[in-house]
Amino acid sequence: MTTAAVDKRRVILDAAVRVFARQGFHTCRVSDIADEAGVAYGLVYHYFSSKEQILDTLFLERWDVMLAAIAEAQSSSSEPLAKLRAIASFIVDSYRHDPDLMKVIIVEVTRAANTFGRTHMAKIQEAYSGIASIVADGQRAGAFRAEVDPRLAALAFYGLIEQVLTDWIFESAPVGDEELARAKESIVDMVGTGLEGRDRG
Amino acid sequence: MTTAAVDKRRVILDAAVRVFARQGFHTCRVSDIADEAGVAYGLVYHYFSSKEQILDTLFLERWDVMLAAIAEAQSSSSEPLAKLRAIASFIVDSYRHDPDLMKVIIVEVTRAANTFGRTHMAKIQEAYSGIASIVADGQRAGAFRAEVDPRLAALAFYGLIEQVLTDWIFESAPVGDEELARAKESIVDMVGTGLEGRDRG
Amino acid sequence: MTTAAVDKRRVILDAAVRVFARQGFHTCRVSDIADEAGVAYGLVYHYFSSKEQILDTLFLERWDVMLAAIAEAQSSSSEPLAKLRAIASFIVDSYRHDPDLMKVIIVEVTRAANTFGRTHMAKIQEAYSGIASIVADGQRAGAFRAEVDPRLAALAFYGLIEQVLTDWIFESAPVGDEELARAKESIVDMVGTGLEGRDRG
Amino acid sequence: MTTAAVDKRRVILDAAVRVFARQGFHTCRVSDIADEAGVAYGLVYHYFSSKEQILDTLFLERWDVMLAAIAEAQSSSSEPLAKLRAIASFIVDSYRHDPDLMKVIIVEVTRAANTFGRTHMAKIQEAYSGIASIVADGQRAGAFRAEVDPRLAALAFYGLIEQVLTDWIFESAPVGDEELARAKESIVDMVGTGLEGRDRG
DNA sequence: CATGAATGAGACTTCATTCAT
DNA sequence: TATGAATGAAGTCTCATTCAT
Repeated sequence: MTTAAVDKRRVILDAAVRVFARQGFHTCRVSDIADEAGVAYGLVYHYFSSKEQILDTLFLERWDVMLAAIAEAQSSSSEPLAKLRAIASFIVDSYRHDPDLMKVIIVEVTRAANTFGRTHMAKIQEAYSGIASIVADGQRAGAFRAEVDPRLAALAFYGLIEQVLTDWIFESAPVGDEELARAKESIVDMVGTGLEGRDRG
Repeated sequence: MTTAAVDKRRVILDAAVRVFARQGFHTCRVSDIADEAGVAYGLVYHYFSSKEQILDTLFLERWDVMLAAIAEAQSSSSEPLAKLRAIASFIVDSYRHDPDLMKVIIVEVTRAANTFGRTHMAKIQEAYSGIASIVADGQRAGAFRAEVDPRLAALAFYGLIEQVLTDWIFESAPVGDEELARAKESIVDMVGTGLEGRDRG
Repeated sequence: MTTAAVDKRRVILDAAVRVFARQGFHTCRVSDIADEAGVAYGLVYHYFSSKEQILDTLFLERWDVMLAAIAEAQSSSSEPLAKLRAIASFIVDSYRHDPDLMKVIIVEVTRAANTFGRTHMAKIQEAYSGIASIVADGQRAGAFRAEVDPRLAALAFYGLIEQVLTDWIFESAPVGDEELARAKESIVDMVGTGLEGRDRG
Repeated sequence: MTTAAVDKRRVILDAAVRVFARQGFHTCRVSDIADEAGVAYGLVYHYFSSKEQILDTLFLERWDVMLAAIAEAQSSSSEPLAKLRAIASFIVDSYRHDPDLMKVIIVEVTRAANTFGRTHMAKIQEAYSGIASIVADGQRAGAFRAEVDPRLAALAFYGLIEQVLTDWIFESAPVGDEELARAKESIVDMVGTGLEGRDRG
């Protein structure tokens, strides 16, 4: 039943990603999504209770994968910095795989703190907490400097990645795999070593 | 014209800050702003051509001060990291002085890259460029590691601050001056020294 | 065809009564009826051509029984007032037996003169005519005062009963059989004898 | 300000009466009202918060006059039956003066007990109570038989009038003043003396 | 018989903006 | 300057009904 030749629900979700990315959540109409999906207007409401719920679904689907990635990094036996590298890598790859979806999630949810960010605050904070845990573990293991507040570090790490992605989204994204690999490394390098790169004092 | 008799234009702008902060740009009505300002909503259109233009005005007023602060830091004779510290300090103080205004600028413009961010992209990029220049100067002076891309560093620096501010906006902001001073220092420390704080290899 | 295996058509009709009574005809959805009946809403259209036709069916089913009751009273050999008593008794018992159905018929058809009442006007008038005939017969037999217009008397009699039932429907209905018997008697007494209860002049 | 050449609010209310009477509340669209009033769509919402509120306003405006008429009858020094005659007269005259308005009030509010009647139940009950008081007073004064329940009598009286008006609304109303005067008298006669017109037993 | 996915017209309502006063 | 009545385009969402399976 849900495995029909075409899963219209999925078709609508995918269409919504494109429309949200192109026009923005507030600016697009539900009929734009229906048109993009090639279905009748009302079918959207057959599967979703509102335009908002479509965005919620999109976000949660992806964010849960993200939280899983963070959890996996956390529980791995890698070096602390390697754990962060794994997360950065996951996010960058997510962007690589579906730039529109990442754009929507960042622009319409994660950074739209007023509206949907408010709704999903808890979920978003979960990610920060996971990253902060990794930092704290690294500090206990002596790999990271103890004087940095783990939560601030988590915000720094995540904020940096999101800022870079936002930059790609609105300016121009790196195209090659090599370029992306370099970007990942730069991000981790910046977080790990900083601009000066040595202990002060 | 602009006598002490109260500048209604200003009254409307200030009211708009509170309303945008409270309800969000998309969710509020022009009449909400007029109500908050205590004027008839027709008057809003006497001073501004549209709801959007109010937000534009608010953003530009503040952003120009910000660009000036960056320019001043850039041209000062301080150490490179001190220049970044001055900028971080300015932004944090801006938040301290008018949290609502900063909330509006970040949530509705800077991070709403799709909508208004698009319009003001150039202005926003100016800030990144200014910061990147400071980084590049620092590298030339040997204060910063040469292998970091200045633009990435600028994104990292600005993204970090914005992420922290966003956190304050939606979670809980530090209240005391001392706490704020520590926050400034942590931000600069994170950017300057990173999590590991020593040259690799 | 109509075996003991449950007559779905009947199940749907009975469910419709409950739903119409609870939510009102205009406010309920066909799917509400289907849910209440425990069937898919497509099935409703297998048995009925429209939501409206369900109400029509419900009304006609009951109203024909009512017309039969009036006809029976009419052709009986009872005293004129006893004939009216028989009708009042029938209507009150109908309410007693299925308050929801009576509520639906009164609220959605009989008193909704604009919509369905329009459609069923002829059927409704038949009832008035039957009652009026009883009154006219009573006048000819000298049991009722000749100066009362039989049609007005019929409207009075039926209007009174419906008003009382409406009152029960929305305020509180009598619960005991004794109470109901008293109510029947009061109705007939009011119609028969009036408030003053003696010939004027 | 409210005494302008044309009070648009009034124009809309009057148009609504015609449209509700013609098409019914549920069946008409707000735009029908706007068209009938010759105003723009949105102006309706400038004065009223919803289609429902228009009907509420219409009802309350009229019903308050009705309650005042009942109160006046109640406090007058007339004979009990004359008090009822005054009320019947008022209602019939109301119909005479604005049949559309009476139609709307009866069909869409008073007899639509499910929907708006529910909202205005208290107001409607006030009328019944007023009438019941008159009956009770009449009983104390010895003018009315004591065995009739005043509330039942009130329902009978009001139900009868409404039934007659409903009949006029959907069949054909009496046209001449003389005819109307006779109708008033018949109503009062029916309630006062009943069909048999003498004490039983 | 039975299901529920699919359709799409159309309802209500909002609100930015204009403009006469 | 200042007001708020007036406009009307546009949007979201509902739901009766159809139809392929």
